[in-house]
Amino acid sequence: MSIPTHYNPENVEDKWYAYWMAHNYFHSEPDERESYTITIPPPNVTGVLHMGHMLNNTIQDVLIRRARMKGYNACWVPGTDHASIATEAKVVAKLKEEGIAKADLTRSEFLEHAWEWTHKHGGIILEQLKKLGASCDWQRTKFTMDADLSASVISVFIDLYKKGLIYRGYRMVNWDPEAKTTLSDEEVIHIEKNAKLYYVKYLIEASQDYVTIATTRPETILGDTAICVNPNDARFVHLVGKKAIVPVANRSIPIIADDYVDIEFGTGCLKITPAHDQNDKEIGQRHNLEVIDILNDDATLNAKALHYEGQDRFEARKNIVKELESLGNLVKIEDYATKVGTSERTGAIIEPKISAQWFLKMKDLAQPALDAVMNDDVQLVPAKFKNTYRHWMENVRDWNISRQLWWGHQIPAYFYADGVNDFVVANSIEEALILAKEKTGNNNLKETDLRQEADVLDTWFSSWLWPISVFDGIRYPENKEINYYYPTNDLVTAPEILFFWVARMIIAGYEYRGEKPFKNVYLTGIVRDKQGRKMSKSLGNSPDPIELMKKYGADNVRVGMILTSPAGNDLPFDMELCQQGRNFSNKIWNAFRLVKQWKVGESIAQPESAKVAIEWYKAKFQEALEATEQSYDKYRLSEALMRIYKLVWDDFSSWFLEMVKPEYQKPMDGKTYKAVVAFFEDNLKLLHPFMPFISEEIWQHFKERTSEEALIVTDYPKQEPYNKALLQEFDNAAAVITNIRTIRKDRQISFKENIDLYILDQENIASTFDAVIKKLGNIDSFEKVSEKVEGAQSFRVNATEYFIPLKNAVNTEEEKAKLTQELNYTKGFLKSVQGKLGNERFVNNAPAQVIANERKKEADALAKIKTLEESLARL
RNA sequence: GGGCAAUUAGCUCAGCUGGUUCAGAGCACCUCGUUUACACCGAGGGGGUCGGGGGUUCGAACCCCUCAUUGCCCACCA
Repeated sequence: MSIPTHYNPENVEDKWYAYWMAHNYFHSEPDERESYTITIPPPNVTGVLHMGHMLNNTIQDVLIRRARMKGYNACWVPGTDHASIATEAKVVAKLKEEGIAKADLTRSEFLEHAWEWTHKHGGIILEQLKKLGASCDWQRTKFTMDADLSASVISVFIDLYKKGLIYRGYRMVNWDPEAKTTLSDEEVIHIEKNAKLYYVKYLIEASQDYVTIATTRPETILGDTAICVNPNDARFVHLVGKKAIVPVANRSIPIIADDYVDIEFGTGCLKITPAHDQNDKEIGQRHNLEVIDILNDDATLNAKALHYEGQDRFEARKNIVKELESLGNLVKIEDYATKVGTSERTGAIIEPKISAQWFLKMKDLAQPALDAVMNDDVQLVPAKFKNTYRHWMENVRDWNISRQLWWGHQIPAYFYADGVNDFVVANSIEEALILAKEKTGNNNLKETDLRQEADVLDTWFSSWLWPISVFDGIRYPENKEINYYYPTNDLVTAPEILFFWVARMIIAGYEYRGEKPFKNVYLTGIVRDKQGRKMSKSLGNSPDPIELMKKYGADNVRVGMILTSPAGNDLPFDMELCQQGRNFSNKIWNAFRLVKQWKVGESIAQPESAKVAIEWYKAKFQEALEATEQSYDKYRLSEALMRIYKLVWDDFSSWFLEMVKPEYQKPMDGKTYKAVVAFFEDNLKLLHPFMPFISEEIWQHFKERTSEEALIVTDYPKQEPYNKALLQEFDNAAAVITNIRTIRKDRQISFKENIDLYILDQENIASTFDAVIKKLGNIDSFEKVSEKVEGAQSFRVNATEYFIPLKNAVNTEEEKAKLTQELNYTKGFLKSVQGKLGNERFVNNAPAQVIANERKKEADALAKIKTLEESLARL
């Protein structure tokens, strides 16, 4: 069977993924080995794979595959998130297309549609992850609305309520008028917008005077219930206690004084609209002001807004400005840049709104989670995120956990009356009835008198339990699985959800396990396009990962992504990176083809060049292994991969294989061949976490393997001491070879043409690699001489001089110029070294090692200068 | 408004405690090459006052000050 010249990933990938699945390599059960666990950041159940997922999951797969090979019981738990707002929005949109309005459906009818949608689209993304090669334990796939996970969520809610940490209250919350739900503070993104500042004058009752206020939201004038000035503001203090007339509405409102008002800003007078601004609400509470809510849930104005009823808030703004102008109340309009809160999910401009919501007290819960990160018990990678984490945790505010949606975990609270606190929290309506009877003393209450809270919980209220609930550790805290797999090892996620999710998981971990949920958090960068823009659907600048893998192969996309993604740095993605991956695959493939086609002659004697080459590569491999282990320890995956890339491409293919390559069509000795294959296999082991498919393919091509011998479960190479001096020696030999090649090129001597090489034997120069130099330099005879060789081309490696006799006379002038240049450079170098050594303060202050090094440099330079001067004299 | 980070070759980034290895890597680029694994290749090569300015030190890409630019996070000034 002939092996194709170019590696073709298409069939290979599906073949091996199926093989791995069939042999259950991804599955984990607790056993005597040490566990290594990752729980996937669950993607939205109805989402599709984007470049961020690709990066994220490639990293996780690299970590989990390496851990598996290193003998850990590796378990990567996959799953999806119900994504309350996002999914509900999609379902609403889909129903709308079918001409069905959500309002026309009952809750259970809507949920039926939602489940149908989830079953239809759910899991697509997980199938896509398989294409990437993700070695998740698919038997453990979880969904945040699975029965067991839902039960965990409800039990945690009840527990926190019993602990007094969950309360219900009227508060000003962030209202998303598009999704028609509240949002947590973290779900609000402040975006800078160009706005206008409107100056509006209010008539003072029973006078001809006016006060002028500045506002960015003139439509809220209709909800004004006071004018406020600073008590120390001499300009206005005489007005306090008087009344002003709200324009348009013609209502009379009090003029009050409060320290909150900034004398410098605007006009120094502030209109107070307690229903639509957090600060105004607080001022309103201090002064017992009336609250007039002028908005509907969809941000149209309601009846309180008089003739603006039914208009959208922005439409009403335009119209009221016109009316104010015609009434003569509009003083001026200024441009004004301000940051506007928008919904993270829908992009709608957030409306501050007072409503009854459920909150979780965060301050005490946050403390252990803050400490854990600050003392590196949970390590953030890169560590720079510790600062932002601390800042957030120290200023953490109560978490609004209720959402006015249907898709999600319905809050287990049951109302027996209409008061804010007329409810009980219970696991079932039966239990609720008992509690309600106790609480009210009313034994006539019936189940039908109870009404369950309609709101569902914030999506993150389920995902914050993820590392525990996937092992059912909330409901069964002593179960075997949670005890074995928890705490997990690494979490790989985007910095954007550090607060949404990571911080809260740490909080939940300490609250429910008394232990961190994971040891390390690797925060990936954001995938950007070449222009530095974030890749997004709306910009259309994101390649389809599936298409990308079809075009380049999964391994090669993985390589492309990892190569340029140091932790925490953004990743400017470019197709060229995948191309580089493809070139690399092809290089590996062809090295394999070369080795595979060699014939073996068991009785052939091993050549000296092969013998030293083997010793050298053994050391070189260990050197690279040591470096990659260090890189892995620091989660510098791009660094580790680059090291392996160079090991395979440069050291193994360009140097080692060339050193051992037999003469054309001649067989290779058995000893060397065995070593070559063993080295190749070791290389494949290092490659496997990054390039699982091609590495397994080649691995299985080398010989028949049983299912226990598949690369995916083979032992990772172990670190051993290695000969560093030998590597140093080789670097000199390699420099000799490079010099020979340069001379060949300069002198236009073909590689095929054999030449001679002489070495001026001044000292005992190590000759370990002489045979290699002969082979790779295509040298006929390589001998030591005691005198310089006349008329030969010379070059120096360190202070040792080499000569190549040439048929064509050496161009004396050219040679002179070259030598002079080298001499001048070396002299300059010597001067700087001697300058240091002549400096008393340097000699007195610098460490002995540094001085010794300088002395060695001096001696080397002197020897080289001597050689150069002698050569020049001869010319 | 507050805080944090970054600025090193055309691009993406390393550069540890100031001193062998200190100016590096990969890609891109240039030259040459139809050598018997690979042109998705080989061999060779060019390229940077380490953002600007000042300071500390025998010695600075690295420490300090300052300016500039960029990015991120947080924040209720109408």
